[in-house]
Amino acid sequence: MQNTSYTISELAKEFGITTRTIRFYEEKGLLNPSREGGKRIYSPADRVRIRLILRGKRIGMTLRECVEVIDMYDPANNNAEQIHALLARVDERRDKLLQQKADIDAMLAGLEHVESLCASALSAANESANRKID
Amino acid sequence: MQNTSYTISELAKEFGITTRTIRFYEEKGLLNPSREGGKRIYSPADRVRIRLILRGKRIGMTLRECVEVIDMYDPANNNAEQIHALLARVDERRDKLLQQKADIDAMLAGLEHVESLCASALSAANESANRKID
DNA sequence: GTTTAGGTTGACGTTTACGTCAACGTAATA
DNA sequence: TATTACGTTGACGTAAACGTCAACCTAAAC
Repeated sequence: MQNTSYTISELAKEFGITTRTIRFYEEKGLLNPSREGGKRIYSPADRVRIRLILRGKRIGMTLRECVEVIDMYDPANNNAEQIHALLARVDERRDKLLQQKADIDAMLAGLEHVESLCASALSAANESANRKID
Repeated sequence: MQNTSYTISELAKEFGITTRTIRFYEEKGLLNPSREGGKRIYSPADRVRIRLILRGKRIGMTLRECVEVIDMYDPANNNAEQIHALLARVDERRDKLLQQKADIDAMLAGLEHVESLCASALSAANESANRKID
């Protein structure tokens, strides 16, 4: 059983964010660290939550959406009705993620195209330079 | 040669955004429609730009980043130095896009996991219900 | 003992991406 | 001709996600 814990500045440094940001996430209810005296003590679970938050943010999710997704992972769902509601939200989120993947692929294809244009432009310039040298 | 043009409200309706948003994009230099009297007239090229902007936004890009990417598509680059600079930006952007794809895949895997948990929970509930019926 | 390195809570400022009026012009339509 | 639909330019408001002080506490090191 791991009993590691982290200070706020340790996590800030690890994830490349500020302590203000971490406290802000707590204000918004995304984190709920324990206290030792006045100071916040972060558990490995808190650390995972931060990792999930940052992952969500990288793909453009709002903090509210991040909580929504993170909350899906928690098994706080009892009856069948709630589970079906959860499954519906899972489906919605998957649709959005698949749309995003399609957008990314389209953009990657665009970049490929730009690269090939650049390559032609450069080789043309080289040939021209070579003719000057010859 | 297509000579289609669009009014601001046509495009707004087509893309599900407001005219205010389109005008805002112009303010920020993302669009530059021609005018007919006082009124804005949008070309097919403008329409494509809007499509690209919205694609960028869906994957969390800022408007500034959207312009940056859209500008890559324009062949306004002359000398080899500029082309190399462009290629460097292309590489940067691709790295970000690949990171985002990885994030999305990780999140999709998480959703799969949630779904399987839900499935087990539901089948367990069904068995329990069946026992009551039997 | 006091300086230093970390932590705390406000409170206000800032950027982005628009929303929401207001006040006005114009063109077609009843 | 008056209304309706659509367009225009400000100007101000707003939500999200922090940044940036200030003023304070506290434990360890010099």
